[in-house]
Amino acid sequence: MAQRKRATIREVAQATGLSPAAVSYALRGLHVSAETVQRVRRAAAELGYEAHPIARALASGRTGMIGLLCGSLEDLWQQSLAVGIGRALRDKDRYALILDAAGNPARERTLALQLRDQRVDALIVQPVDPAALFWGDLAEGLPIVAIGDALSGGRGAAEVVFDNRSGVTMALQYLRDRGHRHVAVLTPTRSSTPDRPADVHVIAEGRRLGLEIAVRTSGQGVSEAAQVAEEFLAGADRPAAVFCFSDSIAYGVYKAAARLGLSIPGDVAVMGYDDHPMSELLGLTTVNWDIDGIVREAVRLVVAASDGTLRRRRIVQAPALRERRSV
Amino acid sequence: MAQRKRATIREVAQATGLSPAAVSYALRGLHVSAETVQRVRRAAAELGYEAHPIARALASGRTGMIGLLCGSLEDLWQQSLAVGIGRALRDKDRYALILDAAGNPARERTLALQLRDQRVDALIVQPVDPAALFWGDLAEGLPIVAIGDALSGGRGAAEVVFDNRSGVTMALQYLRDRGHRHVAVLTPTRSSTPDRPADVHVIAEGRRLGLEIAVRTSGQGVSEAAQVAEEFLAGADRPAAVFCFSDSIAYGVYKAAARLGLSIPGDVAVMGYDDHPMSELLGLTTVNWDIDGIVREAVRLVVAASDGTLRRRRIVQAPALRERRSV
DNA sequence: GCGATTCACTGATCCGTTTCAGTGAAACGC
DNA sequence: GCGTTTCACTGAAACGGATCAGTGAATCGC
Repeated sequence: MAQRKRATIREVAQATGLSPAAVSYALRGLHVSAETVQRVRRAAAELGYEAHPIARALASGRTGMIGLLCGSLEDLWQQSLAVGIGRALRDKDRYALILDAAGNPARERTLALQLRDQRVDALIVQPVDPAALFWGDLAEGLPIVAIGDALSGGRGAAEVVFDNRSGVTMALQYLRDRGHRHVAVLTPTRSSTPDRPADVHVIAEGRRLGLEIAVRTSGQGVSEAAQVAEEFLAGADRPAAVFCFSDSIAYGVYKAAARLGLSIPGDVAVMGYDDHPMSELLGLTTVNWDIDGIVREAVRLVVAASDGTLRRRRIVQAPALRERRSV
Repeated sequence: MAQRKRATIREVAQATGLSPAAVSYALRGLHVSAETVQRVRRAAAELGYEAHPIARALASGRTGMIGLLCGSLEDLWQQSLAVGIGRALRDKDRYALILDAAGNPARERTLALQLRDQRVDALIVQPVDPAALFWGDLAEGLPIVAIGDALSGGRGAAEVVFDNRSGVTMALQYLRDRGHRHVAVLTPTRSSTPDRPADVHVIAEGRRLGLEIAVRTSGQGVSEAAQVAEEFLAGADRPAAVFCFSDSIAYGVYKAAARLGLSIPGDVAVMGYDDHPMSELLGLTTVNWDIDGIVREAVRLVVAASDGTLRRRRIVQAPALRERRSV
């Protein structure tokens, strides 16, 4: 049944005595009389005709696919985000082509280019390296919606940006209020130099608040973070608090603490960032981003962008502190 | 740059003085001399030529896309599985088109058919309803790899099945050994009647072991499970143990227990199923499936199947009990 | 040294749509 | 009543490759 040759538009044309062009128009309700539309619809249904997406894509230049390039799917919160976006896109009759940059800027670049070559109608990206130069060129020919950070040279991109400034300030302020002065920051940044705006801001903000900040790095996954955390938590200069730049990283710190027999927040306070569903269960105090809102806005923007009905647009997401038991 | 018109095969042909056909062959290393291959490669590189995937797909009938139809991406373990498969497929130069049946058999059917219509080269499915009749028809024309349960009428499908019989027995036996006789089973099954083989087996196995079994249902997500669990955990006939058919469901039970002030395993023992990364952290005793092995086998099978080089094949995955602190 | 094979490559056709430039007829304006 | 629009539809040309049936030359066997 599946392989039995499918009907083509020509057969429908033949059955209705119309030209293929007329059928094509009728099926999309263009330029034709209501009566013809009916006739074509009926014939199509009878023949079990279904437009061939590939042929349609070749002729029209539109595939109905939206590329979703995730920063790192090691990160559980980003997994949730991807799932949400995939579902929302399907509800809008688009397919999401989900790819994982795995925290690697070079891979991000490669995949972004491949996605373009695959002729996706538009791209949603949660950039690993928002400052990379190729974004500008890419955005020239492909509608892009950035999530999290704005893209450099983003004159072509719409954005759902997180107000990380507020998020970071909120978290650090909270730690300070609870009496923690000596705090380690665990970020998923690649290099050990604080090159991302967020990192720079963490340090500046920490200084403003009179905090003693040490920035550490790890991968985006739970176990990588656990390894890094175990190292510096075992040291003599154990920080009073660890501010993790994602909940996944915080889970890694929990793991490390468990292995070292450290209690949270007794021996060390932990602050997360994202608010993954599991964090409530673990009692992780964290900075919440409205994931449903992000999904909704990103999908709305990308659909509009792929339809060409979008003025460049920036949506800002505000954070909220979820006070639980880890600080 | 991105939108600048791309070179076509005909331009490469012109540049090399060959026919388009020869270029097409050369690019794939077919029927041509090594010297010509070099010449074509060079010219292609110079012109920035890159084969148009859509055109290629239309002409060849192959898209390079593998459909991945997940049972429910509410389930965190299935999220991990999907991420793993997506990554492994990309490494093999295939794109994964990931869709979520959301535990809904009707949706599963619809999406499976849509995936076929999208002309994916093959399908990986973790079936919600493995007994559904349409699988047989679908498999007729589309290579399918089933994960978890075998598909009905699966003469066309390869399978990576879980030995749930052993998994369930292992779990129940362990509960029994720990002295729990009165156990509730929380499954993500739709109907409240035990219609899935696994459920039937749970009951049979429970009886054999002298266990008192009550099967309950919930969705596949953490919060749905939490709601159901809170209900029956608050009742007078609170079971001694809850056996959850996925770790996500178990997380829901943790949540419910927390809300009710019940301690685990003091007031109620919890047994999971899957072994999601977070379970180690939570100390959830659970049944482990080798996720990397499953990914590897499924991808191997589906790639072979889409290349047409596969005899029907069944791989069986064996479970392992992870003893932690929840029972 | 001659027929049979193999090899490298060509021309044409096909895949199944969309879309552009018409075309004839009816409706319209005045 | 005549020129102009509008309408419903047609024919043919894309879209950009893959593939099939050759074709001419070189190679082979003996």
